[in-house]
Amino acid sequence: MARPLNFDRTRVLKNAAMIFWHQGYQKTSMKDLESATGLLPSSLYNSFGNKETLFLEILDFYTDHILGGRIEKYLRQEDPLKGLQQFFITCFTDLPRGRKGMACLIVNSISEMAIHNEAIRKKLLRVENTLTSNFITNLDKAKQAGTIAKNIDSEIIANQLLISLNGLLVASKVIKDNVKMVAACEQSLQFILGNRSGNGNEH
Amino acid sequence: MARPLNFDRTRVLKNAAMIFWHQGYQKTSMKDLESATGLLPSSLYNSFGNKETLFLEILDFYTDHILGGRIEKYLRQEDPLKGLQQFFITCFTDLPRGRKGMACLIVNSISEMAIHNEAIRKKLLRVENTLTSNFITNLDKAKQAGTIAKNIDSEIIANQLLISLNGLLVASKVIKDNVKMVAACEQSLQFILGNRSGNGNEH
DNA sequence: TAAGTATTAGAGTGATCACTACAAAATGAA
DNA sequence: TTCATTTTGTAGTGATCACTCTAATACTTA
Repeated sequence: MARPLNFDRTRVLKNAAMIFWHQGYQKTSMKDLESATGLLPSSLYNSFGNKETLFLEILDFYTDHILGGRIEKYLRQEDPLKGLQQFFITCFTDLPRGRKGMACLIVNSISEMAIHNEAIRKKLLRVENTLTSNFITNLDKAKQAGTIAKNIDSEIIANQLLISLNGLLVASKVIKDNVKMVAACEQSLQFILGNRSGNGNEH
Repeated sequence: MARPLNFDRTRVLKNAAMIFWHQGYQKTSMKDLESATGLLPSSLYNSFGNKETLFLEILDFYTDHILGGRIEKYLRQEDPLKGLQQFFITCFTDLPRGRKGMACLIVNSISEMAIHNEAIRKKLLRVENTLTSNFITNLDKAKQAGTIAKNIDSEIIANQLLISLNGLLVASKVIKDNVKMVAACEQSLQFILGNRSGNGNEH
């Protein structure tokens, strides 16, 4: 064929994702992305189109690898309620390089971009719905395990979990204190799940 | 003295606030603000300093007049629980010019600016704390009126109300449907307040 | 009316924006 | 080795960015 690419596409997406995650779409310049990825402009445009298509690809990358990885690691473990708790808490404690206040690329991008770009809005809506589905799965598992009351409406509780998680992620940007955010997480989870458990199990 | 200003400062702040509210800080150019306010650059800079100081003043204006007005109008009415419900719902139905997905300038600005500008972060944190205080006041009033159980912890409920409101405002940017958002509001309020009321009053 | 003062008008500042043109370089296939 | 194909390196595009300079203008006070 011809000359092959001189870089690892996944590593470039990961590095670029961190910049968009930290700075947002508008504040991030192509120069910032060149520095973060080590690519020259010609390579960036040749391989990723333009700033918008690069961002769209990064949203997919973040969804599949970073968020998806956390869903696998924390949400889908043996104890479904413990999984929910760990998923929530690690949103604030597992930030890259220990940076506080970066919250979540999905929530950040909803806030900044959803009303200005329909393709981005639809993509982000799908991610939020996927997250709700995962919460429902965990709640139903907890019902079967008997760690949560069987008569609760999983969909309603899952909705409240997602809304609260989004709200907590917003709050983390003004609070910027991991200890306080973990406590806020635990208070929300206790409020939503705690007093509805089937065996009085309080975490 | 000397030549007086040729414009109404409040009207300029209001018009500029709408632009920042709709577009965010980074996406808004000084040209956008000139068009929206009808002022020339020299007047804008002479009266408001620069883009950042104008934005800081607009955050105060929004807090005092727009958000503050809604607190007075909806939150501080006879029935404190009805006030909470109306305050929540009108966040999505009372948007200027019927635009959907604009959410709230405070939440938008937290998401975009809090980790990049410490003065903005502190200002926004204060606004959020003020809102929580107002929620606590309403909950305590509801206790006295007997419309909510006296043994609840007003601070915890108020925290959950604020977190959920922030989360709902984020959600409104991908959902962009007033009917769905009002239903989501009612579900959250029912979840947080409904089954803790003292007389079984369901709204 | 004249002096003093602040605002407004309009053109223009260098810097940065996303993006591109084009040739050199690097590869696989023939 | 040659050819065909693609990426990379470099310089640079016009547009827009936040912001400013200066003179003309409009007002108050004396």
